[in-house]
Amino acid sequence: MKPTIKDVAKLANVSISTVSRVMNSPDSVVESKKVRVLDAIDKLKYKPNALARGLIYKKTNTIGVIIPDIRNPYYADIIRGMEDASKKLGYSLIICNTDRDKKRLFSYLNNFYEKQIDGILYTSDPVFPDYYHELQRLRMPIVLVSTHSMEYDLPSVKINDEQAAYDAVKFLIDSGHRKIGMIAFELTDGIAGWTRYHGFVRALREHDLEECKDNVVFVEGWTYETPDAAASTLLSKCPDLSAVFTVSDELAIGLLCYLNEQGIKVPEQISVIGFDNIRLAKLTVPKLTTVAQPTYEIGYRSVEKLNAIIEQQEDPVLREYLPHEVIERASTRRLNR
Amino acid sequence: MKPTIKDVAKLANVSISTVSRVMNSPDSVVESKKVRVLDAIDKLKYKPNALARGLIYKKTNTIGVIIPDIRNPYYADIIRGMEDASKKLGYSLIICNTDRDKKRLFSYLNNFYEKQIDGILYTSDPVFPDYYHELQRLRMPIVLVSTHSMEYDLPSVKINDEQAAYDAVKFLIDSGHRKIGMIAFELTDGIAGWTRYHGFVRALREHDLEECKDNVVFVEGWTYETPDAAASTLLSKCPDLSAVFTVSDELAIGLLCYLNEQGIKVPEQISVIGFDNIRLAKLTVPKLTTVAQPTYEIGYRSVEKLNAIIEQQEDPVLREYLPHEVIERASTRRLNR
DNA sequence: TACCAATATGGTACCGCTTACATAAATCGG
DNA sequence: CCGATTTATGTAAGCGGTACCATATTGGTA
Repeated sequence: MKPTIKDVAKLANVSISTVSRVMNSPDSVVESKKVRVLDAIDKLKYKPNALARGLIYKKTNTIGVIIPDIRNPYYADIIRGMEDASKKLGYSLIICNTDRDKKRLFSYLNNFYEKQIDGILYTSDPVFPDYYHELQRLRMPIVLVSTHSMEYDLPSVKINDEQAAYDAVKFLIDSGHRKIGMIAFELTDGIAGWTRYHGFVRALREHDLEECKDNVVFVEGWTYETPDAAASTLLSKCPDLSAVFTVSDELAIGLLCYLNEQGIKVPEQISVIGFDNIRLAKLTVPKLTTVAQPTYEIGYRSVEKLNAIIEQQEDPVLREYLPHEVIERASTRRLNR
Repeated sequence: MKPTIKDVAKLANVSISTVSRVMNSPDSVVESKKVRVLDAIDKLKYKPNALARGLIYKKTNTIGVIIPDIRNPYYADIIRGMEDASKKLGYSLIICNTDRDKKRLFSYLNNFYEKQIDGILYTSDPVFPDYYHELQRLRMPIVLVSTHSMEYDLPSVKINDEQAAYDAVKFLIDSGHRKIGMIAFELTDGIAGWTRYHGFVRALREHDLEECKDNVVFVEGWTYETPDAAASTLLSKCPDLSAVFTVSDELAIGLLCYLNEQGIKVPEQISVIGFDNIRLAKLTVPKLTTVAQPTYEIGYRSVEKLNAIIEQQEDPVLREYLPHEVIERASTRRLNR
């Protein structure tokens, strides 16, 4: 049986409140007793029971993280950032993978509530009305990570997806490309779908390339198993593309794979730019040009933000946007000069 | 404030014990009251406090997971397997990333202890003596995942790494390769280093190819940033290799990248076989031949095993080995016939 | 209708800890 | 050296539940 505060008190021959004081306000207990208590704690290897403490303080120092698909390497650095910030602020993370299944999500939220978690980090997915109402019902502090909500006043941290997509496409245009295609997420995806497509179109329009705006194939959700299919559809629809903007690195890698099988050279015949800058992007053949999200920072910042809310420090900015960056590698070619 | 059992009791006009009974042994309470209680629960959206329950039951239905490097895609499916099994058995997972830092590890173990976690899943890393003693001290059920210990009697689930490496190399040999190299983890890594190198050597010896056994470059830990360096060292040391066995898919992808830069064709000039079968292995250029670990099953099984230990169901097999499989894709060539 | 067994319900101690309150010990000036 | 004030320690209530035990209620039988 694990030693309790009683065992320590008995061994040190003091009352349990004295033991408690030694741990929480050591200055208020006289030196001689403090030593005895500390000795006993050490001898018994006593550690306070976080359940009992949590019951009193109404704080568990635990944060629940909702992730739609943990297999997506995009989350790796987000989680690391969250981890590091949590460690700094004294939280642990409960990470839950929903597979984008509403039942699973709700069951996890329920579990969070019962476990008296201090706050929720909700990543990537849009906040649908029923999700929102459930969240409201639970009244738990929440921060949206790599997603946000325009309908509801929920705090969030992410990049500016529209601008990032714009910058990616503008990079291609500035490199001299005029026949540009896109592999996009469905428009119903308000976070990474509609916004990135919108950025694509805006860049085209501003450079009088509006005829390209239908060179798009939409993939459903984050379907991963068939990126070749998307690539093949796009290429047969628009055979004369000189560059493709792909809305995730994983899709870009699928495209690279498909082009290679078709004997189409990258970047000589077609340039490819991805999105996310996952760890493997620098090891593809050829190395992938992409727009980098500050994933680690997004994770880190989201925990800080959640903490501020938990501690009731009024946070000035509701929706935060972190800077992105185009990383040029070898999968894109500059046609001019 | 969250509603408590008292609020429910008051609203339903019964005692708290009756409410408790409705939740735990509903048959023992008369229909009319049960309905009233259920109504009150519903009206107040009451959910029992898991902290209070945990205090009594001495069970939190929470499992702590220790992962050395969450960025490694190898863990993605392990975690999914763990998740699914946890869901089935009613646990939640607290996932912690140690970055292979002893201080972090110990701090997490400590946190697990305080949070009264039911058991630990310890992945990948060897169990050093001081780790073992710490684990002993904490007396928490533990299962080693993708690692095991010959010194200590700790339950584990993993593949047979020696045999898997043997099979990978034998696959190359059976394909007609005679000049085989290896990119290995250091021998001090008793799990994925020494064993896989041993499997490599055994395959060579059994096929009279012992002269190849020095065609090896060892990479330190899971260093990821410089797989090109390892590739370059190996190739300059042994320029006439026809096949390379690489001890992880990420290293294989790095090798692919390096060979491409050098203008060396895969698999025409050099065949490459990886290890792990991560999700991206089927999207490399060319698609990667590799030995597949049943990662999802390893994760799933490890939770089942841990649960058996927690529930004191004596588990017959201490060290479990799950089957692996060579997956032939396009990065290897058959020289014979 | 009275009596007893079976069943339903309420009261309460307790899980491990914190904290307000009461009490005992220590400190101090006059 | 004593009474007042400060400081240290113990006692007990309570956080939100469960479970044991003791009543209260019910129902069947004589």
